[in-house]
Amino acid sequence: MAVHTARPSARERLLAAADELFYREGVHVVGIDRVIEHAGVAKASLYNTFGSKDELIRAYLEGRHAAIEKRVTEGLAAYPTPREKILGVFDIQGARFQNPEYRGCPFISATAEAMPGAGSLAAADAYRSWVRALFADLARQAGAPDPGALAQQLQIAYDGVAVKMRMDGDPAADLAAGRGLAAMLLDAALGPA
Amino acid sequence: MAVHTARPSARERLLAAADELFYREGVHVVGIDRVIEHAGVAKASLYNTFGSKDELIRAYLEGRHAAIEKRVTEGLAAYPTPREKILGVFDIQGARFQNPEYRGCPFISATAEAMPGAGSLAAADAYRSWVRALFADLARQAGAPDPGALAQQLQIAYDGVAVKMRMDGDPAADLAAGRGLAAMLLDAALGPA
DNA sequence: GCTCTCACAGACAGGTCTGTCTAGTGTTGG
DNA sequence: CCAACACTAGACAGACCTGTCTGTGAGAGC
Repeated sequence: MAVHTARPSARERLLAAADELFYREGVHVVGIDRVIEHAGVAKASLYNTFGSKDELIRAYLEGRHAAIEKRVTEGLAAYPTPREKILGVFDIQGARFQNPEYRGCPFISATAEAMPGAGSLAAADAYRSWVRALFADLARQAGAPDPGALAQQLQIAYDGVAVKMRMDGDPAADLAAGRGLAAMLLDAALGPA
Repeated sequence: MAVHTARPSARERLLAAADELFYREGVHVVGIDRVIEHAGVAKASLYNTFGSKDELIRAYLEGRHAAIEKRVTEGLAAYPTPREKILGVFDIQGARFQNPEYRGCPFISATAEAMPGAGSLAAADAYRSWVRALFADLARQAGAPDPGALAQQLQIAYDGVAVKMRMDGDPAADLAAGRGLAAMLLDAALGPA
């Protein structure tokens, strides 16, 4: 590997540019030309590396998935019990609402107008399965009688608060509402804390 | 008014075509040419009537808003108490999940990649305010201590179930999960029924 | 030195997009 | 009969889209 001033590879710069532009403005609105210009990369490099815009979008979403999974997994280590970890997921994700760059869930936005077979749909499915499995696993550890059903409801709260935050944009109120919703679900499924 | 075979006006045919195509495939994906072809209308008629695609999108969403408001308002008459009316909103909207043409909330989809100032954003704001006011009004009638806060949480469940249904697509389970979530919120805010 | 790989720069093709404009048609009311 | 009106048909402009292609240059390994 290069020892001095290692300029990021074309692939890395493309992913960074795609992440920024696709998330801020949307995968349909942003064209290839803007991505390569922002990345300082030749068009041929994009097509050699990813093959198509659809694959670039998929890679962008997979990167988002990996970043969220890492942030949540590492953040949850600070919460002692399964029950607190579930609420912790809302806290960790809700902390992002304060960021004025927050634009809602990238998977919901990118797949809102996806055609059947689009790469964004596969990436979103994988992400949503991970969220559901995380909630179900924690619910099982917390002793929920039906961890799968509780996970479904937690995911509804998880999606709903992201949508509400994007469209209505009241960080403190939306985080509190989502967290409160999750707490009520836990009280109902597990008994009051 | 015409007595026989009154062919719908260009405006009506445009709105019908826009409603079908925009909802099924998305407002960004569907171009003007496809709308006018499907409506059997000249391009000039579209621009004389609506002025721009953005205004057509706004009119499409306003039509959706009016239809939902009518369906929900009329449907709620059958529910006796405010508490049952709140659950009724989920039942009435959830009934649409059975329809294989269901594609999620049109406002979430249309605004997912909207640029600031787009007509879709204004239409979505109006729609969301109506939903929130409806929930808040029913919550107040039901005796909730903080109707506004309860309405926010009900809206999170309302949005979340639409997203989950669009992306995961399990009509019976998603309706049950959303309705159960709303019922828990009511139990927590008002005491068990 | 020499080749091989990677990446840059940018022209180009072929298509689609929104929006404008001209010109013609049919109906209706006076 | 005729003028107003709403609509149709479609060419056109200008921009943008994705994806392909050619040619150039810089650095690494032999």
